[in-house]
Amino acid sequence: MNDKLLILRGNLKANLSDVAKEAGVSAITVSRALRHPDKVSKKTLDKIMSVVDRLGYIPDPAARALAVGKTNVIGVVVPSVTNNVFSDVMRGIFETSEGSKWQIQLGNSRYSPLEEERLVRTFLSQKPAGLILSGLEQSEATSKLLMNADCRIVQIMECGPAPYDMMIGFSHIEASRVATRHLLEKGYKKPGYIAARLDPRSQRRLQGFEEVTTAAKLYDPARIVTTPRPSTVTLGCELTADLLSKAPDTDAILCNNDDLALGALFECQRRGLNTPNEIGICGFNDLEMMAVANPAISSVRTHRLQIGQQAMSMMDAALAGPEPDPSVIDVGFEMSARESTNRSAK
Amino acid sequence: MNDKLLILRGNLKANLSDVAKEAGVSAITVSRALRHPDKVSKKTLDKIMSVVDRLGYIPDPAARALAVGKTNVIGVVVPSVTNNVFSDVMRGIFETSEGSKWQIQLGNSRYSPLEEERLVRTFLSQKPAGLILSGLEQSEATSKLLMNADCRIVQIMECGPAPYDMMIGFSHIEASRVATRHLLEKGYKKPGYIAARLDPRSQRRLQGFEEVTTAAKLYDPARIVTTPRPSTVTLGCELTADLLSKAPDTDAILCNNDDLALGALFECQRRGLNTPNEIGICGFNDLEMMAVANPAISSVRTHRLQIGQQAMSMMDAALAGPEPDPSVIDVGFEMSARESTNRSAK
DNA sequence: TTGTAGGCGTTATCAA
DNA sequence: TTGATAACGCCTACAA
Repeated sequence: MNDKLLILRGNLKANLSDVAKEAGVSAITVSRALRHPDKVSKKTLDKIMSVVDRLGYIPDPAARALAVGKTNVIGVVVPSVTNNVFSDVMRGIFETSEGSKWQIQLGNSRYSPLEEERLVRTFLSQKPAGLILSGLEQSEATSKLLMNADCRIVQIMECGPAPYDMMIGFSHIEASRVATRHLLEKGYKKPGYIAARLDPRSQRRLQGFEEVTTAAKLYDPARIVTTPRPSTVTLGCELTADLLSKAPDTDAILCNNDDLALGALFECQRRGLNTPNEIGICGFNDLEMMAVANPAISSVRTHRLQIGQQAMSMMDAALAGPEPDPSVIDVGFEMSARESTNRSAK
Repeated sequence: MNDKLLILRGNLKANLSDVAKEAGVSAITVSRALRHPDKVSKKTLDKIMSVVDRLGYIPDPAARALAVGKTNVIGVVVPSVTNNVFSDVMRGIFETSEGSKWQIQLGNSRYSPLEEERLVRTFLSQKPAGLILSGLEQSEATSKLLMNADCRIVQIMECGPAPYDMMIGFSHIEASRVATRHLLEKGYKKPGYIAARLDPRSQRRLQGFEEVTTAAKLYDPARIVTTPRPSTVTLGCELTADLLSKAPDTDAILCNNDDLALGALFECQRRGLNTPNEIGICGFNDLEMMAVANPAISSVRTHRLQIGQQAMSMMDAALAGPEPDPSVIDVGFEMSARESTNRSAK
């Protein structure tokens, strides 16, 4: 077994003491050379580095984790990997983590609080450096886990009270209030609402719509159509069809997201309803395609990429110190008013 | 330090020997009880389980990894986390892995072979149980790593010769041949092609188009517009505009993917060009929205979800034994012919 | 069916 | 600046 060094190239991987032996130093010195190069004399450092290189030594993360009681893993739990909203957030996270020492591990809770709990439990067992999760509300068990968790936490997508640790997002209810007011300002008198898969954030958006229409005395429950099914463009068509059959005089549709909005537009076109004059359409999130549809579709622009990027930056700062200064960030949103709600004067 | 058990609830986490002491057995027995319950007497098993439960014991994956030299991690490298194609594949992988012992770890190579190499290296250092990656070609260094890798490998998205291990996908060149022939059969004489971000699979699709048009003596390089930029609906509009300015008599557009196809449709509509009569449009992948556009857009249906699901099933089978039987699977594709290429007789 | 001994590769601590 | 020693928590091999 002592001919290990001879066989190294090919099969066995070198470990710390292999490197140490070859370099004529002790294992711990190699360890230091790798982690704190400044605490090792230039000469031994050079020697060690050349051996590391020659043997192709790569540290074993499991051994390190065992010794330190911590990993470089940052666990990310998203409710969906297909939803455009989260893919943008994920992209921001991945982009920003690249080049850093952090290793992103992704979990898909599929909008299930129980699955989220399972994932958090699994992640925590790995002694992660941090955890990024979506939204304000978790199951009670998950909450308890998180409050006692020995790692940094960033909640994303929403802003609200009592963060576990850090937080970045925006107010969904406020965003939908603004969109609803936009419809009213444009002169629509009978606005409807369609929504799929009512997660907590969707529900708050619906609530914003209800508030504003109620205040304007334009609230009509017959013009609200929702379904637990996951959102698609096709579903946007169907929900629009439902809405128009229940309330044919609807003159505008606020859609819970852009897929639905595109579907709504297609469905209205098929029925020969002119958008924006006969029926206004507004989406949510402002995916890039909204701007190039015919007519261009109004939407509420949300800063998904930025949320991912900054969530990761905050995490990195929190872990590397100094503490990120605002530890709760509201990135806001903007109303992107376009043709689809730009009704001619009536 | 021996009052550990007293403090357990709250701060410290129990480890194997804590459980062992409490249960009045040895650590290894607890370990066995957890992994091979049938190799432990019913009585001790019960006792152990109740203690495990009471102390909230959770095994430390790092310690296990160190002892066994393997983890439950399955590394997945995708070229993009935002591209719809890969989100569907990822969804299939996550769905299928759920409930299994495998832990998915996702890496985003952003279509960069170098980044892919870095990711593979990192994954391998974690001694994963398996690796799932996209496509046939890797950098030479990556190839070497993979060939010597001590884990199972599934290549996804494409089918081709010389898999490292397992493989599931389809023939991109054949798929685009079929789509191109479809256009010709529908009577289009001046087909063009637009493509964004030419990864190897996109290139093979372009190649299929070139082959078939050349054979039909309808090949015209002026009608091929490509860009390295990432694909979006907006870009579909732009590329279409480019194509139509370079070759205004183009009567059909084969698009490298569905985003571009939707953009192409929007652009044509904006120019008052009738689809399918003045200009045919065909996409690739058949995202659900293709079927509900106006007109419905023809596309080539690819089985992305299935690829993800089966990739994971094969991996699971390979790891749990027995070996998955065909270890290379061609899931094929289907031409979804719709209105957008259904030209009236001319 | 259960237990003992030893090791996995790294790092913290303390000493030189 | 460097090193010896002892963990970290679990598992394999062998023994009882």
